Amino acid sequence: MNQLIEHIKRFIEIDDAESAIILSYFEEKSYPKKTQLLEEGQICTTQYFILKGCLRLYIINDKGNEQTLQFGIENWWITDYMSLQTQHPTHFYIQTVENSQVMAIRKDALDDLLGKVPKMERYFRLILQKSYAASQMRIKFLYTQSAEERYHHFNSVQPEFVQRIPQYMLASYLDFSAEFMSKIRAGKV
Amino acid sequence: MNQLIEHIKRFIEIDDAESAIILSYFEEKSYPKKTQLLEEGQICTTQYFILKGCLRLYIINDKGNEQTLQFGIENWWITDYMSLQTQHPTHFYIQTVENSQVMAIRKDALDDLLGKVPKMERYFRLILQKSYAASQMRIKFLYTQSAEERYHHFNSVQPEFVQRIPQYMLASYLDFSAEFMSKIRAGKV
DNA sequence: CAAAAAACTTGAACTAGTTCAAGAAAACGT
DNA sequence: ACGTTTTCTTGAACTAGTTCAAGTTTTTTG
Repeated sequence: MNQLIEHIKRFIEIDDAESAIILSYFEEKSYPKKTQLLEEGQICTTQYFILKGCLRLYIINDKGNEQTLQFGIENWWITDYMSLQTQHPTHFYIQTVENSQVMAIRKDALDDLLGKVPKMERYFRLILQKSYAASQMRIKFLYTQSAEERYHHFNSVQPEFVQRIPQYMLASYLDFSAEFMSKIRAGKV
Repeated sequence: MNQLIEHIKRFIEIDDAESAIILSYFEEKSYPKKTQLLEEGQICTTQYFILKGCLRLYIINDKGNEQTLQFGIENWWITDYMSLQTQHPTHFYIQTVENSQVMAIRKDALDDLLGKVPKMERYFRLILQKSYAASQMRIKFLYTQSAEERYHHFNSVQPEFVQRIPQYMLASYLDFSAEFMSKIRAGKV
């Protein structure tokens, strides 16, 4: 069975007919590593469900450095919800970190789908509630832990993921410099 | 008309019968300033829609200082979504910053309501999408702006709100010390 | 309105994390 | 397998923001 349908069934009940309708609104796509799916200044039109691989959402700061704000892996959704919602130009970049496979759905297709299969409102509500809850916790950690604590905490919660991505990307996600990451890892802090 | 119903009507269409059903699941409450609605270690059971006043969600850090993670004012929802979802003990405190009036709905009541009026799934999806979008932007600002920039930015976007709350609470929300806030305001930075 | 409590200010000493620059090690494409 | 690119490391100098302690101002309350 399709991996997205499996994921949806973890949250709501759908039958085969509904599954087929749902899938008809999505496009399955594969992208090589480092493919840009969204760039600053564009209008975000698409939401991605990750089947395989890893994507990230990042910005380029004043000094020209990339700062990763979010990672997405298997069975996570990723998009710039602000630009998607307002249809204003985005401040973000979305890029594949590994060769990746996604199910993509465009904003207008999603609107149609929600009209056809209103149950999906519930699925997305639950997804967003989970994401927002995670985001509240993320802010908690950013506010209370030191750089070193954030690193050790992340490492203990997501050890396999740490192996998958360049350290400098993780450093920027945890909001410290790549050099400082090196020093933490070497125990020189 | 009830302020919550008005707010819901900004997102979905509901008739008078539905409005009445919806309201029957809520309890309208008034709390004086500094009332604790949630404390660390408790299980979060309730979601609040703010009619009047101001609430905040905060933590107490290792040094025993309060750090505000979120403010809520008129027409915003506030709760600890993680504890609400998992029914595990919360890490957070929720407190009224001003004398406040809220519409409170308990987790089980919300589940019933969503069964009775499935349209409300859409309302909450849209609310959560807005909240999550705001949270993505919040993290962007935290990652790219200096303390001083965060203060000036917040001040330019929410000037009236800055007048309503103690500066030390705003300082902790913007993730710097009350003393540093003083220095920014005095232009001594 | 007086007293107490809450909020704000100031300066000096400090520190967690940054920046820069250069070199070393891995990973990758052909 | 070799050269190129990407990623990681190291140390020295620096800085944005913290901490502490004490004093001042503002707000609240009986």
